[in-house]
Formats: sequence, structure tokens, C-alpha cells
Amino acid sequence: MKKFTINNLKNFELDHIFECGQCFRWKKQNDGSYIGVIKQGVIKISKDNDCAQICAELSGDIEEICKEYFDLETDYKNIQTILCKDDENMKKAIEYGQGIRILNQDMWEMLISFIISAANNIPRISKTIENISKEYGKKIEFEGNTFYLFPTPEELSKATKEDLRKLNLGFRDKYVFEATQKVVNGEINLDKIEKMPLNDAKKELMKIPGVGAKVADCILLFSMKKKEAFPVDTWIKKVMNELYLDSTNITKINEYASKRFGMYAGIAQQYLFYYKREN
DNA sequence: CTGCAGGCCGGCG
DNA sequence: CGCCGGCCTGCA
Repeated sequence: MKKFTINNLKNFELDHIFECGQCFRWKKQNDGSYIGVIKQGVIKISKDNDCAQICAELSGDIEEICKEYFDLETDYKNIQTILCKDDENMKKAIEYGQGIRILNQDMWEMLISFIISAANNIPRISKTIENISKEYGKKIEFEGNTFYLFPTPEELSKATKEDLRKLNLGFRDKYVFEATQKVVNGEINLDKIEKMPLNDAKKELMKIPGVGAKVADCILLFSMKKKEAFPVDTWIKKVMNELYLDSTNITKINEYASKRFGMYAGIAQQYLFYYKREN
């Protein structure tokens, strides 16, 4: 068991971070804390005032991992100020979701998770990811409970399409199967994609079956540090059409967001998404 | 019983 | 090219 405390937290609210739709494996506990499974292990985090207590069962340096995962080096206040300028809508959205942070999650896990998210609902997405982890991931004990890491590409490549169908993937089974093959055989190299500029990386990701514009942007934003990526889903389509432009064309919305929100479009997207979905 | 949910794919005009 | 129906499954 490793422990770590984060002091002087600003713009950091557990509910906003974990409920804004970027992650699927964090569960709220009765005492208000959250337990989550990340690449390196299991983490529990609780917070009072501007101080977060973390205990974890994981491999690696807990401080390094937390700094990276919770995006602690980014000044969200500054970004908020930039986004708010001359924008009353954004001001409201930010006020509502001010404690949101973009988590730096695992690329491979995000790839598979967001392929699964297509035309799906959140409870089922979470359950499916849980099923996959239980069946193919490593087991970890934490505070008397059992958790399962998300499987590595090699581990998941043992699953056939039929195996996947049994895990409740539905029609997405073939996408997950083929995506896994491409990663394992090296046809797709996520580390390489991460280093590319946004549009090249997006194009490359969209070569993977089951990955379209929206899924690609989610992977880029939530696991490849591309804060300029702006995933356009049904909610964002609605809210952008209501507040900013008279079009539901995804390409146009992307272009507009890029012009208006620039290098922080992805963070603007999270505030808008969370605000719209919760209100 | 339909309709639909954090899209994507493929076929058609 | 842009548009539109179909797709697993579960829940309203």
C-alpha cells in the first residue's frame, strides 16, 4: 500500500473529474471517496478542502503517477480565463464544472473503451469494460476487494470474436478484435501516433476499424495530451448548435471549435459537455 | 412493443 | 462526396 497527499489543490473536484464522461472505471464510495483502476494498479482518492489523500496498490512511483494522471502540472485557472473571455455561455459552463481536469489515461485502454462507447449507454459501457478486465486482465487485491487491470494488447489478443461477443460487446466485437490485432502486430503504433500533430494522429487513428472522428478525438484528448482535440458527440452537437453556430455538420463544428477555442478546445468541450448533460 | 443510447460502416444517389 | 439505414443489447 502506497500513500500520497496533494496539497493546495485548485480547480480539482472529484465528482466533476470522474462524472464528466472521460473515464469508465472510477466508482464513488459511500464516504464520498472514489476508487479507480488505472494502468499501474488501483487507486483510492478522497478530498477535503484543498487537500487530497491518495492510497494505492500499484507499481511505480505514486507521486509521479498521480502528477501525470491527474494533470497536476496544468494551470486550469489560466485556461478558464482564456476561454471565458467575451463568452457568457462558457462562463456559465465553467462555473458549473470548474473542478474538471482532463485525466491522462492509458492510450490502449482509451482506444478500446471508446470503440465500445459507440451507440451505447454508460452503464453498459462500464460493465463491458469490467467484463473484459475480469476475463483477461491481471488481478489486484486492494483493501480486501478484488480488482482487475485492463488487459494489455497481448492479453486481449487471446480473445476470439465469439469470446468478445459473450462479454457483451455487441456488434463492436469485430472492431475490438481487429483493433487488437493491429496493435499487437505493430500495424498500429500508439506511441508513434501520440507524437504526431493532431490531424495526422487523428487520420492515423481513423484507420482502425470502429474508430471514427469522435472516437479518435476522445483518444487524443483523454490519453495523448492533445488538449486541442474536440470530440463531437450528440450532446456537443446540440449545445454547439444552440449556443454558437447554425449547423449540425460535424466537420463544421470541429472547424468552428478549433477557431474559437484553439489549443484548449478539448477542455472547452468538457465544460460544455458536462454542463449540457447535467442540466 | 417501439425507440433509442457518448458512432461507425457501407451502399446508394 | 454527403446522406441514411442497420447494427448488439438493455432499458424506458
